[in-house]
Formats: sequence, structure tokens, C-alpha cells
Amino acid sequence: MADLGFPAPTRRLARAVEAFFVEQGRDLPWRADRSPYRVWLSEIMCQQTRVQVAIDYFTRFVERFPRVEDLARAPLDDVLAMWSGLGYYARGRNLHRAAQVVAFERDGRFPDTAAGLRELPGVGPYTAAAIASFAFGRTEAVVDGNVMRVLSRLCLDDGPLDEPATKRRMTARALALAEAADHAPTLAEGVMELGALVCTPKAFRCDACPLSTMCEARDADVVALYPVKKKPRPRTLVEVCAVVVHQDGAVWLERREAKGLFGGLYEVPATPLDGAAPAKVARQLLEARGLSAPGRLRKTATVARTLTHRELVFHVYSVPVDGAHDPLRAGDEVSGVGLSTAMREVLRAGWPAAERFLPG
DNA sequence: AAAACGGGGGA
DNA sequence: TCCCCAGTTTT
Repeated sequence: MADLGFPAPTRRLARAVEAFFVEQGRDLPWRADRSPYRVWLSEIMCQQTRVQVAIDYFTRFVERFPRVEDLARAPLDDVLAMWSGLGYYARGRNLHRAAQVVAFERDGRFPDTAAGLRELPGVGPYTAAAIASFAFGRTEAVVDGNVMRVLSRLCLDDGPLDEPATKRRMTARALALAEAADHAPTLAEGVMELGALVCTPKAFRCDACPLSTMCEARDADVVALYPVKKKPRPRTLVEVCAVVVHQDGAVWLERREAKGLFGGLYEVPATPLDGAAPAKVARQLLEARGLSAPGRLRKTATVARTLTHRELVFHVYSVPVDGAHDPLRAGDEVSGVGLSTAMREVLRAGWPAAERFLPG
């Protein structure tokens, strides 16, 4: 086997991590019962999301959908409504699809190997390994951001995080550790826990680390310089015109197509400005829907939301209407569909009754 | 290999 | 402000 660059025997490293997890691992809701369904659900929710945030969503989901069949039978809109605010909504859409595959094509049973799990929508290399390990006790290389950080420091690996070659090295190391462990799942979860609690990006606590005496970055006093990252891409400004058409306790909502940004979520009539005047675009949005615009449209507010690569600025127009209108949704229906945090803000800004119907 | 895809909490 | 989080999918 090629040299993995460990600063100490894998057996010693593995035992130290396992002991750390047994003694200091957190009592997270999804650790109480390691059923495949709960492990899968928690892992999907935790993707690119802080554990503290995922906890609330996980608790609500298992209460509302106790079994994978319950999730599979629910309308997608219900699932996305529950997912509202969590972000990366493709996860919610894939979650629903995967639940249907498991419930309807596999008799409710999850695949019990990483390769099998990998076939489910939304389950990539990390999640497949995590479920195979935590739920089925398999010896897998479970490599997430925490693991990459811990191992890059431990082995003084200066490969950029987003390069496949770096990922391959980390995977080989994670597998070697899992194979050297007493209990592979404990090791795997332990490395992640170490990254989450001790070997953190900024405020790392080497004094509390079970690996500190073996860590190469620590030896060289360069922990803060690892892992190595590439330069981030700049953000671009996107201005959007949003028209909040409302009638008392009802508001006009439309469903976005089920892909791309905020896919499958609901929104008020809206479109990017593309350099046009907001008032003019607002009028066009209304006319395209057969709505009579008042003599003069008044901008109600500006709502700004920052995404990873985009700065969204909504020019919000509040437009009261009367008479019957089709896509006008009663307030109590609004909480039953998927809404992005950005759209919640837009609704709050342009719909007088929003406070009565939008939680938070 | 690079880009797309949310949101928020902490430094 | 910037960073970065229990990553996956698409281009």
C-alpha cells in the first residue's frame, strides 16, 4: 500500500479517535436510533448545513413522517413546505424521490451497501458511506468537510480541498483508519465529531485534541493555515422585480419549475430586471397575468438576500386587488407550500396580512 | 474541472 | 464583511 502520510500508526490514531467519540460525542437526535431512515434523513439535512439548524428540521420531519413510507406518500409541496428555510432545495426534492424509490420499489428497505445507497437521488459518496457505516455497520471511508480538515492538518496535506486528487488521498486515509479501528462506524463518526468540536476551522482547540501530540500541523504550528482552499468566486448582483398581489388574507403565488434556483418553491410574480426600470417590469408582470394595474405602482420596499454567489435585491411592489382571482392563495395555505427565506421576506414586505400566516 | 445550488452564525 | 458548514448534481 502506498504511504498515506500518517504521522503515527493508524491503529493508535484510530483508537484515540474512537475513545474521544465514546467519551465526548454529542447526544444528537439522530444518534438515539440508528435506523437507516433516520440516518439517511439526518445526513441529507446536514449537507452543507450546521448541525444546530438540522436538529429542528430533523425533529419535525420524523414527527410528521415517522417512516419512509409516510414521506414517500406525502405531496412534494408538503415536503418542501417542511424544508422551507433549510436551503439547497434540490435536497428536499431528491429526498422525496429517494423516499419513493425506497418505499415503492424496494418495499421500504434501504440498500445496505454504499454502492447501493449511492443510487438514491441526493446520495453522493459521503452520504452513501455515512449511511452504510452508521446504519449498517460497514467499514467505509466517510469523508466530509470535517474529515478533510482533520486529516489535512494531521498529515500536513496542502492539497487544495476541492481537488479530486486531494479527496482521493483523504479517502484512502479515512479507509485506513476505519480498517484499523475497533469499530469502524465509531471511528468514522469520531473523526467528524473531532472536526466539529475540536479541530474547527478557526477557533480550534489543540489542547483538547486527542491527536495533538501526533499532529503535524500542530508540530509545525501552522494549524490555522490548513486545510488549503482555492480562491472563492466573486458574487454577482441580481436585481429582481417582485409584485405582491394580495386581497385581504390571500396572496398571489406561483410555483417555480422543479429545477434550478428555488426549484419547486412558490413565489409572487417576479422576474430579473435585466437593467429595465422596476416599475415598468412590475406593470408587465401584472398585465401578463390579466391583472389591472392601479394608475400608479408604488414600490413598497427593497429586500436584499445574500447567497453564496449572488446578491439578490428584490424591488417589491404591493398591489391590492378585488374580485375573484385564480392563483390567489388563502393565508392558511401559504404555510403549506415551500417558500424560500427570501420570498418570506418579500411577502412580509408587500402583504399586509403576512404576519398572520408566516411563522418566524 | 468548474459551476450551480441557500442560509445563517461566528470571527 | 468574509468564511464555511455532516455535499450532490449538472455542465
